[in-house]
Amino acid sequence: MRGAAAGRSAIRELARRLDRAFGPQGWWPAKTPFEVMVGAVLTQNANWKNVERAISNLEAAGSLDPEAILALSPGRLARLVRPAGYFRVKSRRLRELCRWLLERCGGRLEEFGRVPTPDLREELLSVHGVGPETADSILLYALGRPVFVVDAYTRRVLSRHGVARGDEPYDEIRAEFERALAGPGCERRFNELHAQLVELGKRFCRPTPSCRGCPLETWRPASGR
DNA sequence: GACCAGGCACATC
DNA sequence: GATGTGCATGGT
Repeated sequence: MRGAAAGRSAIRELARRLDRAFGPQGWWPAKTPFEVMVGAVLTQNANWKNVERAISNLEAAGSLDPEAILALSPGRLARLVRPAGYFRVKSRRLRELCRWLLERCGGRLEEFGRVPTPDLREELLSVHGVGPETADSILLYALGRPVFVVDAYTRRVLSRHGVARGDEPYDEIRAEFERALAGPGCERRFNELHAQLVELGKRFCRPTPSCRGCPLETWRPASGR
């Protein structure tokens, strides 16, 4: 990151502008916290539309809970999640996550209530197939913990607007956002800002940029020096 | 037909 | 610690 104080004030300004431009996004689109967890695995490097198809398949099969997923044969589970891509890998990751959930809390997420967020994060990261972004999506969107989710869009936006290089370590970027937006009810801000960054990324801040009409079209945060 | 999408694990240097 | 590669579908 660039100068820390300048970085944090740039992040706050970014949040203000995106909130003004896009408003509340209503993430995560799921009926239950467990469905959020499933979506977090299935969306790894995948288009969300394809993830929705896979989740619909699971729902239609009556398999949108941990026991039911583990009761499916590996081949059957792989066929159900096929539209989300990497289906062999992802079906295995889903099973790992379900196995952990059942062992850890019998599938009752409320039992995580007392576990400190950093400890829960470490536990999630120890599950095969759960990396930083998946763990943080689960913590924020399924469990309501104050954790900022860094994704490829976040890095691209930071890089395009000179807030950071964009290739900094995951936890460095996450910590900077969390410090910038810390405070009571900050999980709400983390939730909206991440969703708004994705919206910005999909519509404007694409690999080949289409900046016409972008709410950040002329935004160049001050260097702070 | 190439490129892209709400990553992660693993091998190698 | 950095960099490269396999994993795979469906939309643009």
